[in-house]
Amino acid sequence: MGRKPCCDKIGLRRGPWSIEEDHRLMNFILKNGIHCWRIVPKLAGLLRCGKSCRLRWINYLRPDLKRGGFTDAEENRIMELHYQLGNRWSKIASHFPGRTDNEIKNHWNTKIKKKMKHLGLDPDMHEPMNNITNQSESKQITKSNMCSTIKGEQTKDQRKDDVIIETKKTSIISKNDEELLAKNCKTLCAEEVDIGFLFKMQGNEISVSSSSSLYSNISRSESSSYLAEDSISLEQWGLTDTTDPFVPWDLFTNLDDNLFLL
DNA sequence: AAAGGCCTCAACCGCTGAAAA
DNA sequence: GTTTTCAGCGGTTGAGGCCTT
Repeated sequence: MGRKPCCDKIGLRRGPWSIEEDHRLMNFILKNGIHCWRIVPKLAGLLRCGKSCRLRWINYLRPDLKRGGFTDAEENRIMELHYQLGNRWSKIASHFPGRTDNEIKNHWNTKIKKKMKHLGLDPDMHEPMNNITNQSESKQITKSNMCSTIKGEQTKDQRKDDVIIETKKTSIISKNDEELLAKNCKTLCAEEVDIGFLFKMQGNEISVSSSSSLYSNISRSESSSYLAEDSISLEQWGLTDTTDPFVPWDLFTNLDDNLFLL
């Protein structure tokens, strides 16, 4: 009854992948495509479980992976999508061709979250943290600082500086006035594009889609999985404008081909 | 130059819904 | 309808590199 077990973990390798393992997996998928991850490691001659192979392919070996840091536009888009979708990293990643959910999740946890916290915003709720007013005695946010920070233009001095939240209506957020802070945030967002998604909008001053036009050039194919019928060719594995594999492919071609025979 | 702390990110873990038997 | 296994997802970990003192 039921299916056969994926793999027994006894005798399987764990930890970082070697170049040889990468090449074995690549060779196999390029030749055969992916039909069932369970049998991939066996047929490819790998001492890994199918799950591990899948992860390695998706997060590292896929030919269309876009390497390198995130652009400001990408960061803004991530924040916008996180506001809309929450921690649904795969859904968010589906809006970024060549980016993986793992990559976006890591970037969120290591960079964007900190940025937002520094600005006194709750990264989970996308709204000012409750205790921001307590911090406001020593930390105040200027509108210009806030926007430039979101866009990654923050200077070292700015990070150290006290900040002032300044709006049309009030020059400084008063202590214990969270309602005013929230209101000011809305106004601020309406004036400064791209960060509207940072805050939960209860009114209709600004819609989340207001900043979407910035990213209209970002398109995406429907499926992020790669099957044999996806027409992967060896040419796709070469370096292109958008592909910058971490491991130079020369490294593979210089190795003894016999090593990788299936 | 060395030590300790911090940061990044690849990889693993555990859960869930879907599908096979 | 039930059981079992799968692929996929999000959370977490830890090795290694970087930075600061």
